[in-house]
This record gives sequence, structure tokens and C-alpha cells, in this order.
Amino acid sequence: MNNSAQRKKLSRDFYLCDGLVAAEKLLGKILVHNSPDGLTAGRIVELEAYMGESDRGCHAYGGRRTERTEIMYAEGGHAYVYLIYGMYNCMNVIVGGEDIPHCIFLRALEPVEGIALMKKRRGTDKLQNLCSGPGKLCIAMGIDKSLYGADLCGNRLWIEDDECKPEIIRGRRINIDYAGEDADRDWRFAVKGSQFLSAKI
DNA sequence: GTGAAGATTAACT
DNA sequence: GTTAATCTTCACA
Repeated sequence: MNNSAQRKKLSRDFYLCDGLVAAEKLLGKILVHNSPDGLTAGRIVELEAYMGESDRGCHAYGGRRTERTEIMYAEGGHAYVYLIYGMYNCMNVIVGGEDIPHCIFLRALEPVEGIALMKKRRGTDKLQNLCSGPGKLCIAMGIDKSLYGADLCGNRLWIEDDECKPEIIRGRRINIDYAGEDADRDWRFAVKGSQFLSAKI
């Protein structure tokens, strides 16, 4: 990959669509975080779609609307950050219109910018190990709960399009066995052949 | 107020 | 393959 292609920040319109449509469109895009320590960016190479009230794997399943999930009911283009297992942050992109709690769970990134900073935050020099998992990418990008509800159309955290069109593969989602039959749905998307995935599909 | 579970990771055997 | 680390959130009383 090189940086010769022009990169454009995605506008609000991009996020105002169905979760599965958004998932395919977001794959291959570049997540950028302008943190106090410096700027980091990574290409989205793996993600999962969570389809709102009808999806047993989704935090908003059954119309649950709590302090934590409140941001999922806002219109698309916001960040949903939460702590899992008391140790790791996970980041989601809210998509769909107001009151439609679809979201895109980011599972892996390919480091693009600020790689030295990512290595420092992660404490490793291995490029493939920097962002190859939901918890890891949040550490590398410096994403924490202060970014809960951040507007992706703002100037702290956003997503860019460099018109890269990756080949997409799909598989079942990971580690949501409690979701019953919804756990088997092919709602995980990844860039074929990427060296930076969290697990093989 | 109390208790149980979790969209993970790293270090084990 | 299994398990510990670790704490917020949610459901219930």
C-alpha cells in the first residue's frame, strides 16, 4: 500500500444506511484518531455487523436502551466505545438513522500512520500484532471511553476513503456463543489475504 | 444494594 | 486446547 491515493473524510450520509451495507462499505476504509499524543491511522481489514434490536448478539437486542447503549440510537456516524472483561476497550461505528441501533464492531486494522506511537502504546515491534484484535486496536489507536459518543464527522476521530476496493470475504462472528442462532450468521467481514486479521475466517 | 456475565487477550499445558 | 486477569454494566430485589 502507498499513500498516493487521495483520502477524503466520510460525510454523514455514508453512515445513514443498513448495517450490512455499511459493513461492506467500511471495509478497506481508514480510521484516523487525532490524539493528544499524535495522529494514528489504520485501514479497517476486519469487522462485524451488529443489527440492532433483532440481533441477539447486539447490546441493543430486544430494544434495550440503557446508559451504555444510548448512543446506538443516535443517527449514524458516532463512535460507541465500551469496556469488555474489565480490561479492554472495544470500538464500534454507529450506522443507520436515528432510533436504528445498527453498529459496526471493528475487529482489526492495518497500521497506516503513527506506527511508532502504536508500537510504544502496545509495547511490541511486530506490525501484525499491533491492531489484530478489537482490544489491541483500541490500545494502539489510543481509543478509550473518552471517545464514547464521539462524532465521526468531527476532528478528533474520523474515517477516510482512499478509494481502495478490497476483495471481501465473510464468515460467522466470533465469541458470541450466548447469542444462539444469531451467533452463526455470516456477519463478519474481512479483506481477503490481509496479514493483519485477528483470526482466520 | 447485590450478583452474574461478558463483541478479549496473553500465558499457560 | 484451557484459564486467569479484572471491572463495568445490567437485572433483580
